[in-house]
Amino acid sequence: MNTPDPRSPRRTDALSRERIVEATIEILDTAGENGLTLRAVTAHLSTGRGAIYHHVINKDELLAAAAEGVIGPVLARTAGDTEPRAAIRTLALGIFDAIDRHPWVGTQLSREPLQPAVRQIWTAVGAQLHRLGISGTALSDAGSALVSYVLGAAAQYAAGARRSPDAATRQRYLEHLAEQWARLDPDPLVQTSAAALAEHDDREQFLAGVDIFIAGVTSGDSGGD
Amino acid sequence: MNTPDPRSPRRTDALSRERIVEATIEILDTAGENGLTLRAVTAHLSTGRGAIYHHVINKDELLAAAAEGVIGPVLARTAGDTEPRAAIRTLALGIFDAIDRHPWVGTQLSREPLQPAVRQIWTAVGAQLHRLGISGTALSDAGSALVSYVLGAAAQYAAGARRSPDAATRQRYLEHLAEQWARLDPDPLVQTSAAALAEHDDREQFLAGVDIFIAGVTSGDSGGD
DNA sequence: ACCTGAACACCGTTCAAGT
DNA sequence: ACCTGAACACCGTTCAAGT
Repeated sequence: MNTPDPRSPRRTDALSRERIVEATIEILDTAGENGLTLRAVTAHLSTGRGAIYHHVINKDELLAAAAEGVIGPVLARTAGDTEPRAAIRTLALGIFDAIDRHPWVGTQLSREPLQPAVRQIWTAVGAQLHRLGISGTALSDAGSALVSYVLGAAAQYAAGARRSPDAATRQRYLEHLAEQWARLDPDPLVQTSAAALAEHDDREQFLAGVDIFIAGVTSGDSGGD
Repeated sequence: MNTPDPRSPRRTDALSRERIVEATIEILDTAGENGLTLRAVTAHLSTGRGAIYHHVINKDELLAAAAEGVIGPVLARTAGDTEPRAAIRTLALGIFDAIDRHPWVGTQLSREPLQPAVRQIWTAVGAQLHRLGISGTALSDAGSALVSYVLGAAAQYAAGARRSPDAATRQRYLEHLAEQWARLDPDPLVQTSAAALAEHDDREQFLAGVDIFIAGVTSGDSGGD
């Protein structure tokens, strides 16, 4: 849209990788992962079934491109922050919120660690950790841990929300878990902990995890040579 | 096998939920997630296609039961440890190794947070954190963070290993990532960090992440009242 | 070059019919 | 009660034929 292109695209109407990815995101958002079929995509674009194979290798690439379409803008938006710790929080919350709005992104990111979107997250996290003064093995360890946590947690929260849209089954699950904890120990503190479990807010709990991480990374060298 | 059962199973030959789950695990291990079809399961058991629907609701329940069949014994084996920190490490490594041997378990656990296997992990982790003297909101925050990290990381390592069985594409990915990092900053320390990334051992890096977590949980109260 | 849509080789799940 | 296997309603992907 900004630079002139040698292959001037005459028809705004024509099929393109970009339009296909757009349609894919729309379908995933409205119909969910199970609703994404190539038939749905081609119907949405009112074209033939085989048409998209001229622009995309297969369904897997389509999913990876859709995830990149969601995550890319989030990373770009949070890039200009100031203090490293705050930047990491902003970054993590940005990804969390994006996955919360597009639950399928969570599944996709943790299933394919080699896809472009995950590499972008790695790069962004690595940059902030470096600004915290971490380097060498400690940097790759901390980066790996943080990326794993962010993707794993966000995917699970999103899956949990997706699976039990009524808060009822979710509540039942947490209560069952609390019961099992309470049974492990007569200590009244355990009862309190179990109760806390059932009353938490996902987003706050996610951020608390990020803070545990930052504390662990900052508090003394973790033994690296 | 140990206690007499009211419903005495005369025929060892007969179909049962247990035998179906066994066959499912075997197929997942040898043919992968994509290789698990109900046709493969029924062929393996030399029975009709509809037979398993008398013992299991659908394919999703089959996958959850298979995951529980792998994770359950791991948790039972590591239950009797002594020092809480060591117990958490043993627990985490046990899950990591199990997912490394059965990559499909990683995908399954992070996709379905409400399944029995995940609840068992939660319970085990919660017990050890409690023994560390953590309670209340701090316990549910720390538990959530640790479970998310363990499942997310293990799933991603397993997916990475599954996707690039030849170390070549994996190496290429890490080198690309290292390049991007190196470009972010002229600092020679960044170069070292990038190099460290390409030479790591998955299992060691995973354990380093667990240690970061334990450090973050232990170092001062994370602000919880 | 790009698109069409019928055809292919599969799926998970159901259900009348058997034992 | 449990099992069978044909049938149903889908899939992703391919490919000759069109423009």
